[in-house]
Amino acid sequence: MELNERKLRILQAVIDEYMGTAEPVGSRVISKKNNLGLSSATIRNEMADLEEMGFLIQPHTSAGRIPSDAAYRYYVNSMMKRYKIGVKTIEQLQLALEQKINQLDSIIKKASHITSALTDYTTIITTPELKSNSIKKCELVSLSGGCSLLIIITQAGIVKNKILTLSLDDASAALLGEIINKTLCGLCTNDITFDKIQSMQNEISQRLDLSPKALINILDFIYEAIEELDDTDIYIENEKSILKYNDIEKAQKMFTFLEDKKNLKKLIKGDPNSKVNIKIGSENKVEELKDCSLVTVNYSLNNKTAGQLGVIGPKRMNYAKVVASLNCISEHIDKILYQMYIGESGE
Amino acid sequence: MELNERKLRILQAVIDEYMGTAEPVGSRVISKKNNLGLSSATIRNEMADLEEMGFLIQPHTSAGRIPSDAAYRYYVNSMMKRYKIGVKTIEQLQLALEQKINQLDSIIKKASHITSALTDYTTIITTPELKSNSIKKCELVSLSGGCSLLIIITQAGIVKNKILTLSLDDASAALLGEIINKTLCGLCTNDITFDKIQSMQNEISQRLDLSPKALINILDFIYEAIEELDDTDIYIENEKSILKYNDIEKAQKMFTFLEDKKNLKKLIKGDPNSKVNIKIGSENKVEELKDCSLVTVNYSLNNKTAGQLGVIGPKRMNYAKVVASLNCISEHIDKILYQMYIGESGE
DNA sequence: TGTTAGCACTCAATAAGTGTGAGTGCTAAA
DNA sequence: TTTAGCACTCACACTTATTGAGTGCTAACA
Repeated sequence: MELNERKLRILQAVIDEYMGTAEPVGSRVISKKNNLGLSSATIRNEMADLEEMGFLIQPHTSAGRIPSDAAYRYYVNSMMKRYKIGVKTIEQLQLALEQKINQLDSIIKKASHITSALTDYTTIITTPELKSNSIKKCELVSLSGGCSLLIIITQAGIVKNKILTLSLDDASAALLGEIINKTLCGLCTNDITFDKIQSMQNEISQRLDLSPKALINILDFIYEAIEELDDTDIYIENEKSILKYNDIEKAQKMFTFLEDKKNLKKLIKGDPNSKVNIKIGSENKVEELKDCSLVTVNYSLNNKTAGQLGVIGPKRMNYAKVVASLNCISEHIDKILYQMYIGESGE
Repeated sequence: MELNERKLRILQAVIDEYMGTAEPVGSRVISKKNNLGLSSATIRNEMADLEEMGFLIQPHTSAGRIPSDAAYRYYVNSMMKRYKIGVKTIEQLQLALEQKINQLDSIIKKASHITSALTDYTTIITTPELKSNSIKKCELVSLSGGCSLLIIITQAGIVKNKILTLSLDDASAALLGEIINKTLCGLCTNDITFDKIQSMQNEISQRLDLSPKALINILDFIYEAIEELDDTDIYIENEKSILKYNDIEKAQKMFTFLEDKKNLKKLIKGDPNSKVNIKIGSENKVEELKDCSLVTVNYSLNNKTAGQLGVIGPKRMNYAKVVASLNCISEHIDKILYQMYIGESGE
């Protein structure tokens, strides 16, 4: 059987109605609200067909029908109209994002906040995975309490600081810092191998009086810090919106699910080749998301995927609006990241 | 009427039972479970008295009774027995906390995590308010994209980095950094007035070619950074536990309430003179907490209150256990903070 | 005089029965 | 092909017992 024009319009009407009301939709409502010029009986026949084809589901005999996962998929693929975000909204979010233009995690948090405000669904965002953080400066400072502080600054202004339990006087700390800086400054994090770190060994042992064990510790520590520099964070906002479309038990399971950040990071990474990824209901392999939809976008730096921004909501969410919002915000992130990392080189 | 020995034991029994079951407690249960050697009728009489005295509440005529806020208050003040935390648990948390001994916010997050695991209630914790952060080093680094990065390091290893939208070449950045460092190094944050910052003005304008406006901006910016160094953060963990003792609507209100971090910071600051603070039900002035209890402890550095750790749970929570857990964890925090900030000066 | 067995009473919670109405599928006529 | 009409279904809301945990009161008892 074919999805002819009429069936399509009816399917569209059912989806629209269900998105608004979250109640099963009957043939009478479709016949009245949409001037298709058809009686409820005709629509009833068509809806029976649509059910047979797997696009509609009847919760029970005397109820209306709700869209199936397949219907949403069809809708998203072929029927969805472009949603236009209001000029005012765009201006507002532009303003909000550009206020904090210089602090990476502030931008990411802000972006998440805006997304959650715009969609009113749970928002997930990762900090960018910058595989090539260029190191601007390294420094070692001696602290009270027998500790030293290693600071690594990247070209783009990301600061990694990590405390080493090693007692050094100010002079030794400065000296060691100088050696580290000399060795690593200007390099990209993904070019720094452990061999590179180890190449400092000789110079350090010549110029500083350290036990072999302490030396190894220091080298390991530096390597760790460099690796951690590439770590991404993940932020979740507006978890409470889950309560709007789930009962307590399901909500609890969702909350528990959202605690596993590692898993979430994996999950939110959709297909890196398509900007937007939509997973509807059982398309999510994870049990906890079986009756949710996950919409994510990749934001990028220099045309390479850098991180993800996404939204978890009910299957009956307004996909058009969510996709438009995510696109809009990710584009802004792209712009800001470009400014931060590539800079206005032209000027 | 007096709260004689027998009434006391009955009240205790009701509270105990209710803490376990969360169901109104009847006279029969008390008479059977606790071998007071009294019939249910006698207990009934006593319970009627206790209700009259305001310690028990009857939800409806044919129901058992539940403890009132006053009962919990009486219990907490006079009846609560010391809860002993298992040696194993203590060992475990000691281990967990000391793993991350050197990164301030890691410790605070870890402490929050442990508290939530131990009590299974929503945990709130603030980072310490260190009114006297001694500045170890200041630095200014030029970045790509027309920005500069100000880094301030304290004696204890707290790093504050803040990006300034001012384009400087490496040399100027280093020079400006040097001036800032010379002026502020060794000072305590609360000794730094704006006058102090302004005292750099002359030297900066002499040695660097900056517009007057840019100069003012820089000074403001530095002052801001210093002020922010004293800012405290607040972390919330295990919000989902709210769903265990609240219906969806109340839970939603609670979630919204917990979003206002500023308000929360104020709220969690109990009496600084007593280590533990317990607010039961309507003792909380805030509407949203009217049927919760908030238990907080002050943790301290050098015998001065530095921050708070607290738990929000149902009024029927196990106060003894919560207080013991909070005490235990805060003592560990105290120890670690001491090591970090005062150091093993004796050695 | 305090304690307790006994009994009538209360009332939330549960179960069982009963409409109601929104919705259906099918049929037959337009 | 469409649609009016009709019998049918079934969740939901409503009403009406039924149950049982708990009470307060009274009178008898130690």
